[in-house]
Amino acid sequence: MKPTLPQPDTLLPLPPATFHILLAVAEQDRHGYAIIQDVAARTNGELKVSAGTLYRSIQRMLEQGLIVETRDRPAPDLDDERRRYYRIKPFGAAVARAEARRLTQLVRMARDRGFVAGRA
Amino acid sequence: MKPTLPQPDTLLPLPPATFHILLAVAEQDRHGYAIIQDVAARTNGELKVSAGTLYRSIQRMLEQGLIVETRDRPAPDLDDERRRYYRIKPFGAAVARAEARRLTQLVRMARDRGFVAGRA
DNA sequence: TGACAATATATCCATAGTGGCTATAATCAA
DNA sequence: TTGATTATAGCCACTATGGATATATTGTCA
Repeated sequence: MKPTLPQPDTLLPLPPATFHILLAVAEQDRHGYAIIQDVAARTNGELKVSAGTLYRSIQRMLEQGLIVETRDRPAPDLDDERRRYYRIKPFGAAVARAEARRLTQLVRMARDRGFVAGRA
Repeated sequence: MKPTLPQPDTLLPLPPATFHILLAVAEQDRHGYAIIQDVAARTNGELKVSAGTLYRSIQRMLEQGLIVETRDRPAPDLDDERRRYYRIKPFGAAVARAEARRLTQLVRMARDRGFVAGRA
């Protein structure tokens, strides 16, 4: 028997690193090191997820059922045996949607108080 | 000499409680207990800032120059001697704008990956 | 009046998430 | 073959947080 998945909301608010990892693997399967680089690139170098945080977060996310390690590998000439590739699971996507909703509401509150430049 | 204020960006990302406290005191001067209630009301009871977190956060925010304690009190018949009222400072507003910008970018990333319902 | 809930601030302890450092090892470029 | 980069992983210290506790005042209501 698979363990029953909890309601996505019970995991909120997500640790920031976890949300960024979900965004990274949502785009495509990625290995750990590539996730670090993706987050840094997406945030223009403002957020650098440290190796310690990354691998502990991945451990937790595997246990929570947000992601899985895949056996799919890129073509051998592009591969690196050391890598471990991760893929987002439907539950992980559901949790990401829930967190995105929470963040959207937060931005709305900030906008209501005049803290967001641009459209009202 | 007033201490030189740091660049708002160096305080990012803000601890979640700190951002919520800034939103609460941005609307109007508020005392600690009222801040707890405001956050709970705004989030429909989803986020309850604990007393421990609140008063420690306020201490830190005073030291960082984000807020000040005001001597302005409500009319005596509406007042309660025990209360300590806080007001957002211009620097606090600048930090709130910086954090709001960061959160907005985060929501945009989530939207790009299809995690946000509603407008594309 | 007396009892009890709600208000209000504050401190203490345990836990979770994080960064930075270190370890280990394979891969790649000079 | 030397050294930088890639890649995963564990360790230690720090910060933010929740929950419990302490203390005291204010409000309600029987």
